[in-house]
Amino acid sequence: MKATIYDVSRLSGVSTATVSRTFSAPEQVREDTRRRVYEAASALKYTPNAIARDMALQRTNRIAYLICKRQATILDEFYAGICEGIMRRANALNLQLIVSTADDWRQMAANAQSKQVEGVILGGDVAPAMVSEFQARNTFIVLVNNRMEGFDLPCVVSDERQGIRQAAQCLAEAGHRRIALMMGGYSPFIVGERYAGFIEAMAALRLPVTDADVTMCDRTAASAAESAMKLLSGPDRPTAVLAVSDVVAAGVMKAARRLGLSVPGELAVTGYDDSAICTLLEPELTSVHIDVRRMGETAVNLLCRGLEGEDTPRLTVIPTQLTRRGSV
Amino acid sequence: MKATIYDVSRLSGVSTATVSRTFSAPEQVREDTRRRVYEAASALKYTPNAIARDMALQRTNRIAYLICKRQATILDEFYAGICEGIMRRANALNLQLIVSTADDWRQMAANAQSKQVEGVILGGDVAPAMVSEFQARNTFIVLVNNRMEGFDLPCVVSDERQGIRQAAQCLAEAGHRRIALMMGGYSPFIVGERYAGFIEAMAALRLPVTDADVTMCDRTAASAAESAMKLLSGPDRPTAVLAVSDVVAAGVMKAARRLGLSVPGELAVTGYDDSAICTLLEPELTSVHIDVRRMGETAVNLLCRGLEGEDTPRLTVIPTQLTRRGSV
DNA sequence: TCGTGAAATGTAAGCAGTTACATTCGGCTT
DNA sequence: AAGCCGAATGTAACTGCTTACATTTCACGA
Repeated sequence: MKATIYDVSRLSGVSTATVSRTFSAPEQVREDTRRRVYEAASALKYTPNAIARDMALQRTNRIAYLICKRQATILDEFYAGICEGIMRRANALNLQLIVSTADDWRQMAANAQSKQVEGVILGGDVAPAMVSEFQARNTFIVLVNNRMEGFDLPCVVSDERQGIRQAAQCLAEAGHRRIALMMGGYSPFIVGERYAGFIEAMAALRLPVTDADVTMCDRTAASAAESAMKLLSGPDRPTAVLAVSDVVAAGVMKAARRLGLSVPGELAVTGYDDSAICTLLEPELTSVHIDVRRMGETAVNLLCRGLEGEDTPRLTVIPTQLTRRGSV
Repeated sequence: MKATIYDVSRLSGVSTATVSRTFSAPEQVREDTRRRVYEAASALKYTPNAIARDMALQRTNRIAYLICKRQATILDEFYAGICEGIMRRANALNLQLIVSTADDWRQMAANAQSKQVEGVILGGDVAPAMVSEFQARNTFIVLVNNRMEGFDLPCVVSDERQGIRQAAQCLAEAGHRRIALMMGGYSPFIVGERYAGFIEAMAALRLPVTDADVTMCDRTAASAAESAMKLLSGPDRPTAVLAVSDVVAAGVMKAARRLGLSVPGELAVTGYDDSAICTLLEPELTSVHIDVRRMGETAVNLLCRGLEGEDTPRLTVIPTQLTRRGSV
């Protein structure tokens, strides 16, 4: 039923090659010929068949973004932000974007091998086996928000150490000496960077760090509030909490309210991610802004360069920025 | 470089037809033949080329989700939730999912015509021209979170009237007579439903509605807070606000705090969407839960049925549910 | 008018599978 | 041993486009 290039060729009286060129390289076709082709095409409601084109060219202009997380994938504001960046950049470059979860990775690896998908961006907690599989199939991959030892691939991460430092500095400037660190559960790489960043920053500020002041909790407000209750109810409590997640910070603020501690008066709090909730809380939350969109865009750029065979940097670090609000 | 079915055919000593069958209909191939083919295939690291298969079969098992919004697309928790649902269901059905924005729709329509994309789910504020274009190209589409007059296509919406009614009832049960409605800016269809739902619910509850108590504002906490300040600072103020968005509700709570009104003591507030922020606010926000995930899943189901040529209901309404927390 | 070279167009061989139809195989009955 | 039949396999046409290479067209100068 569908019109093909042959139908257009017949109706317009030119060869299929010319029809093809009219659509994919019009400058090679003489003006009047071109017009005849267009007329025939619109009479037949012809549209080039993208699948056939992919087949002939052996390329699809299609990339994939795999979010490797157990729970909320795209619902996680962070990964959604990266996705938004990827999407915008992909659109700009005329790339189709397939979004999926890690469950799907074997399937995706197969698709990648047959170049139905040209390259893959992996976000989150990636298993080494997954990376190996893609590499075994000669698929170009870019890691976002993660780094992996022993693999030679481009990574895009935000500058976790800088972010932590900015938060710590902000608290120190406000006169706090006793600063606690509360981290939500993230991938080992992220947690490691953040912890290291904290130690570094505190040393630079000549402030003490005690193990009791470093807490890990789940990434829910309830869990964070619970941990914070313990941390803050002692007689000798920290005067500031550097929460490495806005949700955790919200939990800390809840605990503070329950304990009758005013924020920022009696307790200062900083968050991390600068997510939508920061301006909804009372007081509004000072938080470390991560340019997630740029992370996504950068990942696409790297992927493209890699696909073109160009050299790409192994590591791209996106700077963070502190957004000051009322919680310090 | 890449191994093809011919290479496997040669190495295993069977015809290409048998190789093809071994991969797409193994039960038609005798056990020992099958094994020989598998061996040859793994020796050559052969994987079927999905593009060629798509071409031969004229089908791709690929669908698209187009988010038609100006600003934050996938960053909007609501559309992200729908996306999550679509993604899960698509994975389960072995469909590839392309995610894009409305900017891309002409391109997508062309892809759809050549069946590179088999069907499309449109979310958000869809222009009639867009729908016409897809229909003109014989593409099956499903609308999610929207309905359009004059077009014959399946729609998935949440039961806005029910949601508003649940919120209004909850407030009425708590003894409130003077209930104000605050709506964020959404598509005409949604706003219409919500307003109608409010009028209905208030009538059923035999409560008065005055124009002064119905407010439209932007979907930001700041804008909502500003509107709420006006609404609540008069001497004869409403005792409850039915906010049709959690962000708006957060704005209302901010205004209440500024005015020294305690929530829920002096002012009750309900939100809408039951988003992640509900449990972060103080007090936690009573909100109408929309099963966005199910909306997404349903959209995929409808799309599939439609693609199979089966009849699909024009309208699927997903029920809402009130989640009671501390703000009433 | 003819020759020349660049530009425009045509011919046909891919791209990598699927599958209708034809053929062969192998076990069973007579 | 011949005949038969269904299962297994093979042959080759087909999907719709691109493009290397061959051929034609055309403008321009000699």
